[in-house]
Amino acid sequence: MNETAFLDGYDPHRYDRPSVAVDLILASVVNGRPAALLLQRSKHPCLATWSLPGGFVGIDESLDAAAHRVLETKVRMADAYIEQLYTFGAVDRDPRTRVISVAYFALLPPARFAAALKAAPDLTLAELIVPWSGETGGPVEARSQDGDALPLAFDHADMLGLAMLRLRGKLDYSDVAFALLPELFTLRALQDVHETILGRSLNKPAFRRRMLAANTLVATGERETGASFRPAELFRHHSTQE
Amino acid sequence: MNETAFLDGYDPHRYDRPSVAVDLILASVVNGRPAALLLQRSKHPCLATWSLPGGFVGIDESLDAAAHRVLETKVRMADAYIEQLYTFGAVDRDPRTRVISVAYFALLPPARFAAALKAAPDLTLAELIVPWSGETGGPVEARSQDGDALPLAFDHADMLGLAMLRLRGKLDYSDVAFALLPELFTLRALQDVHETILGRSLNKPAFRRRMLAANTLVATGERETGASFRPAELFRHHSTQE
DNA sequence: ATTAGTAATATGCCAAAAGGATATATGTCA
DNA sequence: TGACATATATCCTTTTGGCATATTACTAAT
Repeated sequence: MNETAFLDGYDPHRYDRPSVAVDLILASVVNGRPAALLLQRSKHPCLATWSLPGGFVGIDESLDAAAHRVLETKVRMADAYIEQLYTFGAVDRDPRTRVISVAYFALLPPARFAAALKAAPDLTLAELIVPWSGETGGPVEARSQDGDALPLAFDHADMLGLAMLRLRGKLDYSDVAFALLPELFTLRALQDVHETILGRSLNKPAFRRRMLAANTLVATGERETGASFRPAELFRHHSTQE
Repeated sequence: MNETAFLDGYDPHRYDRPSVAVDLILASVVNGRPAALLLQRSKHPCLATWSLPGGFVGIDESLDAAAHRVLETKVRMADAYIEQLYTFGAVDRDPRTRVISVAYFALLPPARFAAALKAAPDLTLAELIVPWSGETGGPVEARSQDGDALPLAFDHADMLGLAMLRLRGKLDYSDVAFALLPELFTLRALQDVHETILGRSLNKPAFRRRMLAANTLVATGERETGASFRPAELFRHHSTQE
């Protein structure tokens, strides 16, 4: 029996199959820093480290459906901008058993982020420290609001790092920035989101021009309130789906 | 028992687990058209339709390793530029049983493409027809060299379409174009690859300027042979990994 | 040999886009 | 009413890309 015949006759049911899970990167921009929601593990392995909310994929459940189920049950959130990121399949990424994990990321405006923290009290708000610049990529570090390091479980530092890299790459040709903002926002807030994701500051007039030229912002005529100086105009986003 | 406790107590071994496979998109540019290598299925389901080379992921094998194994055993090729594309997990994508497939794509220069066709005679060269423009995305169609339609198995038309979309997106900030060219190539050949992937023609002087300005091409001083007119200079690519 | 033909290569010009500095406008608050 | 802070507008410079055209280098035929 040659190799081809062997592979053609391969019956997956006769062999062990890996478990398949989804992990959710719940990302936002809080106080001018990238942030994510984490859970502290209460069991071995990686006891007491922080991990992404996740769950196993049911046999009659699509990957996307599994990601949405985790969003609903573990984060108690109806829906969000959600997108598949990458599939992590190293043999030893989970010391217990073979688990292949499909990472998804969801982008949330700060208000929904805060609501999730209230609805699911076991969630922790983590600031993400991105120790690389540009399109280098690599793992990121997580810190609590108090500045304490939050060690990450499994390969979740890589997952978060890849999510940050993907966000950077998609920033200027997709709607990801708007998914991180409330319905109404100022141009300054939009620029803050861009600067946070890119990890560098941007020229203000050039940024304004670029955004307004894209024809995806609609001015509301309303202005922000509570500012102790000239309030900025509030804009709304509409995707130009032609 | 509440939902959280249920999920925490979830033991994947007590439940059916999906099979996990990898499928390989072997892409190249042949005669100014995007092309891929396909296998005609000899069994149900999707009997006699064309499919991507693939295989199941072993329990002690990483996803990347499985992709390379398929490349070696089914395409008889030692190595290539290979990259994970996307994971397809619709419940009914395979009518037999639940199979989650991680799609990879490999980029090959035409010469290695031809060598693969010789080494693995069950492979078929298919031209890809991309029926959408820009970054729209969607499935693509496959045709034989004679122009006959090659119906694609499972969701492989979507996989190929996503690969084409990914190639378009990565074209101007990565080395994908060079992975589709031989060691030595002319600027015209490089431009042809770009035009094929983008599906539109490009301005020649502007393209030259852009490529030479990127500082990733090294002129060899040698010239192409066999042309019945002024032969173009041959270049080599070196990635600027700083 | 000479010349036509073809495509590579080089150059110059123009318009559009982007960066950056500065000026002006408009709100809050003392 | 005026100081102040930030939004918004304008100007200028640099860069980038499209496009046209000229020049070069090779083949092939007369």
